[in-house]
Amino acid sequence: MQHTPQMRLTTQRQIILEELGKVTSHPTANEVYDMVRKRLPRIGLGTVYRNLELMSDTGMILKLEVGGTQKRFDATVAPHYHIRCLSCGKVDDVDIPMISDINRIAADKSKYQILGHHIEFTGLCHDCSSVEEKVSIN
Amino acid sequence: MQHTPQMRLTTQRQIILEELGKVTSHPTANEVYDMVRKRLPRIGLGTVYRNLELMSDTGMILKLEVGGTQKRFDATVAPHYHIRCLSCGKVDDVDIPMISDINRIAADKSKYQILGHHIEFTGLCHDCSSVEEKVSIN
DNA sequence: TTATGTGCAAAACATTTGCAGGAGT
DNA sequence: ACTCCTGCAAATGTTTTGCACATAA
Repeated sequence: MQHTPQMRLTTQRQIILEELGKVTSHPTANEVYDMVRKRLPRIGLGTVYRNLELMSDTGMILKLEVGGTQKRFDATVAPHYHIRCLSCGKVDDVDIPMISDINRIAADKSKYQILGHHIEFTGLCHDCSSVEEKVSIN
Repeated sequence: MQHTPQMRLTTQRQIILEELGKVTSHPTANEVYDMVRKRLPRIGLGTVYRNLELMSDTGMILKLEVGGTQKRFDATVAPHYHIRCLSCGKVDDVDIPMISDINRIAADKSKYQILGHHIEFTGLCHDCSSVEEKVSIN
């Protein structure tokens, strides 16, 4: 018989969680590493990766598999949608209601057992829209 | 004055396009490489990456930035949604209608200039559902 | 005390790029 | 001819992992 192992609340984990909770920017693992390192200078990048993975597995945080080259992390675990800037890669929340029916509709059309969905909008953020205007004037 | 450069239809590009058109499996760059290599054994992986990128830039093919570790490619350029198996990573099409209103709804709630959206469902494919059942019996 | 976690460094992957030679138009 | 393109190999960027030591419970 095997008992469920305890996940220890180490200093590293507390601080990762705190720092992630402070921002709304959906940081990458490396950005979390930079944030945490200001308070724990000797933490390793591997530790950050291991713990972000672990915490997203247990549902304490959200791992965002959005487009782009890096995964991103979010302390807000309530389901919501995202938008990514095609120019600078920034990711923001989109505050529209969840489409609750869509999983059932998709289930009727698919052989998969559907467990969830995510919507990713793409576009240009305010800053990048302005820059594009300026560039296109030239 | 700068004229639009011509994109040459090289043998490599033809064959990449043909092979991608033969499948509905949304292959990764490496899988396309394996498919193409059977007909062009000396093609380089870099060429495959370069050309998939180029062809998706010009809209000849679709680059899917779905979850998981690799990008995937699709010869079907008409917009459609996808589902990814959380167990084996396979990606399939989901044949439900596009939600045409959603970009406008999101635009009202966001400071971004919205250009598009994609929905990714997650779940278990038929094969992996079966396996999970068998495993959970033990 | 002991299972779990950490720091460090190396390895593993995925993708991009520089360059010299090759090929399409 | 003259670009544009390719193969090759090296570089880059991201994430994972092995291991000896450290630490929370």
